[in-house]
Amino acid sequence: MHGVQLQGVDLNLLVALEALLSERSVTRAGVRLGLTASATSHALARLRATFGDELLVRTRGGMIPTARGEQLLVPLRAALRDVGALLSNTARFDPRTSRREFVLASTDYIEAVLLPPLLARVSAAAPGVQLRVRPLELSDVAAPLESGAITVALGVVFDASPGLQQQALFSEEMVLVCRKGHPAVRRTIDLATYLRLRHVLVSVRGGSQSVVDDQLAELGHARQIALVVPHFLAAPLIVASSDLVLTTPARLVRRLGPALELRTLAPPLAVPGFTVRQVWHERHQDDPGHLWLRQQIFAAAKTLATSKDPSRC
DNA sequence: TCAATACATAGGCCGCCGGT
DNA sequence: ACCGGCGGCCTATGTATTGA
Repeated sequence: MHGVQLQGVDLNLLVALEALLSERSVTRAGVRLGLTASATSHALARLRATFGDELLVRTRGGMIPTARGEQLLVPLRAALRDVGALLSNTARFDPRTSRREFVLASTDYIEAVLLPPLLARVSAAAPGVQLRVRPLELSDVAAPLESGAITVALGVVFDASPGLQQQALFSEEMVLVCRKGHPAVRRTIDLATYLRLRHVLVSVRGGSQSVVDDQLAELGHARQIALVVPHFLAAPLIVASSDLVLTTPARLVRRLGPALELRTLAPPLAVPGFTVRQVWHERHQDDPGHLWLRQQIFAAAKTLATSKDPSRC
């Protein structure tokens, strides 16, 4: 805020100014405001003091705005419309005309799976709306969600934080992939073979353990991890051109498998699946725009859940 | 005729002050 | 230290009047 302190200024004066500039008459502006001409004139006097400008001058043809007054009218109306929307908390969100930007935080796996159906829905219903995806910083997702820097976070595990709301979107299973023609892999794979192979591990947080390794440890086994990468999408590319294998979300493989000449198999151990959730801050629970976006995300995820085509190689 | 001004009134805010 | 009443001050709005 520059120059003017808002405290000490009666913002209702701006309503009077809008009426005065529109009506170009103190009397008619007063009628419109529900005030007497006198009160309106006093209001005009206060406005003149505030703006340091006559705003309206008396001529033979009636009251006409000064250049300053003329120039104030458009931004003034915009400001009053905004304040009105602010107060009427029915501040509507109209997808057809909105040019709003929404920020999602997610992993590249979720981008690859969820963005295609989400973008299709959003583009159709809200052509002016822009989506922006940022990397999911799991360490601190609550603060940007609260501030609005991130509209919605998409992910699997979130640390409990007061004020955060979440909703399950879709479940995912893990599959094993290797390149077609891999010398050690046939149609199915047993645990012994699995343990002999060298693995790619995708670790968003940078650790070197996954649920697969936990599971193996319980059975008294360990696998050899040859490569740890932080992105889901790079891993299948690497697997396609090496003898490394990868245990990864099934939907990702379904999207990339055909193009990459990958073979998909069931893992030889019970690898638990996971559920992708959307998380938001309760502060934005009733924001019509946020609400609309969350509905779009939920609906887009629904289209994933129903397309459960069998994954073959 | 209509805006501007002078004066009057009402009501809110706030600090002072006395009582507990 | 806290509470409540009182009065001064300020602002908004009104009526009456002036004056272009």
